Amino acid sequence: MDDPSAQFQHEDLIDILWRQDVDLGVERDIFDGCLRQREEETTRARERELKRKRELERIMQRLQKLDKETGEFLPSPSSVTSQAVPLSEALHSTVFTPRSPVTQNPLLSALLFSQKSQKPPSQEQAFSELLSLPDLQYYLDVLDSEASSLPLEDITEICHQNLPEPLRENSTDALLWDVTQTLSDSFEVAQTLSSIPSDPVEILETCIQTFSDPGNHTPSPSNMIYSCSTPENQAILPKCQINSSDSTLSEFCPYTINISSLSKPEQLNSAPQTLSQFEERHVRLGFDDSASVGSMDLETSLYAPDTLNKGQSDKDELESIQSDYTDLLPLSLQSEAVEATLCETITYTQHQTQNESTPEYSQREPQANLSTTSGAAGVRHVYRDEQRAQAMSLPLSVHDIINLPVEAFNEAISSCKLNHTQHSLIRDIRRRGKNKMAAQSCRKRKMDGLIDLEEEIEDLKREKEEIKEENERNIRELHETKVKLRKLYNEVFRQLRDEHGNSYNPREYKLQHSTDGTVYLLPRSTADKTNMPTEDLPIAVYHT
DNA sequence: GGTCCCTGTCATGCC
DNA sequence: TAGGCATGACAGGGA
Repeated sequence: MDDPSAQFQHEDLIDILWRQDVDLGVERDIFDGCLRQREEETTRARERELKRKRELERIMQRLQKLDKETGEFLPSPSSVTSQAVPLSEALHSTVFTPRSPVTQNPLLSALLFSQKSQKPPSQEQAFSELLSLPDLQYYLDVLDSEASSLPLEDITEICHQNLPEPLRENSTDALLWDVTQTLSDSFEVAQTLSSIPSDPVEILETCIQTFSDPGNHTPSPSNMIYSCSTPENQAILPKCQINSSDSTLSEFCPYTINISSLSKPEQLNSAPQTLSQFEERHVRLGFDDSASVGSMDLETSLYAPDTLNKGQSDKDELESIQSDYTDLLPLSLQSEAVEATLCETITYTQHQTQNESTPEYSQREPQANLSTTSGAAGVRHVYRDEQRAQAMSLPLSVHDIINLPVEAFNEAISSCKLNHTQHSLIRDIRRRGKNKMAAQSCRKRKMDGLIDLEEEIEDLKREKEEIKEENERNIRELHETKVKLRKLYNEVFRQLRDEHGNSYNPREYKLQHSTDGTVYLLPRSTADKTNMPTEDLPIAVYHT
């Protein structure tokens, strides 16, 4: 590190890692804030560690079991089992308990328990996947067991500080942080809502201020969702509007809130009633029906039952594709993949205008399935590779994968431990990207060559026309010259006289000039025989 | 439904 | 030898 170049490389690596986080949608200030907050919570957690150690050990035994052969943390049987449980059962078994803070929180309850028909299917499926994560299972367990007797800060702290180190230190903590903050924000919203007056407009404004406070850098449920989307996906935020009679509210609130669901604030304070009534009057945050029911790409489809129901074969293929990727990932990467998928589920629905055929996504049959389309489809292709990169948690953006120099690229991928699938994918993306650019330049050269050949053909045609015109002009000039010569010949012959003053007969004599300009009068018979003037025959009659 | 055009991808050879 | 480039061929999708 004393070497300046080494320090520079170290900083470069840090920047590369930052760019990776930015690619995953995590802003630097948020990340720094998370780190600071985690450090503070770590300090506080150590103070309480002895107090809670016994209870947490019990929870940890429920959650994780260390595989002594591989060194990996494996989900507990209960967690594994819960992954296969349907959404309703999973919710009831993990969250939906009488004293659960989730059910005691009307807004969170509405988010998690609204009816299928009133919630975007992809959203529900995404929550199903999210809730089935071991990390979240653990969190919900903690909530279930402790939240009723502990303040919110302690709940968050427990979830952050008492997870196993590999999970906490891994990239999984980004997801855990999201989930924790999501639930924490829901508590805060619930606390806010519990104290609001009966005026529905004030209720709505309170919600808006809670969720859209620009000065609040703490990730909220919605802004955490959008923060992990790409910048271009964040551009869709303004499209989300409030389903309210007051359309002006949509100008400053990016979240979709059905104001009718807030028409009776007392419902928010009575959990049993609130749950059922929120099922009828759904509260939706960050989702737009029109977008949600629109077409979806692969990851979107993975969490959209209506899409999956199109055909069992499609569903099976999607599941197999998903397992192809995620099954090969470590737990943390799986969590990130699901996180990225969840974000894309939410954001990409607005980006897609067509229901992309999912078989294209298969990598098992690249020749048949990796083909893409023209025009906007080219953009979709890049977008699909971006999806792949995000789904596989690749450390580089597609642009960097394709355009980085070989040394930088190799250094980047070697600095990050990639599994075989990730390595193959990143190589494929780079190869395809390079070849795509090569094909584009090749076709451009070919087109340029054709254009050059066409221009050359036109030039040759023009040159041919010019030569043809010149030839015709020369022929005309030659003819005119011959006419003039004939006239001159006749004129000269007419003026010639012999020694007796008689004119020469043109049938017996003719004029012939030599190269030196001398003109000879020759008898036709002699001139025809010799074709050359001689000293005897010629009669010099005229000098030019 | 056939055809043309565009584009991505693969295979192959060359550097 | 690996990687990139160039290019023909093929296939899919849109017009």
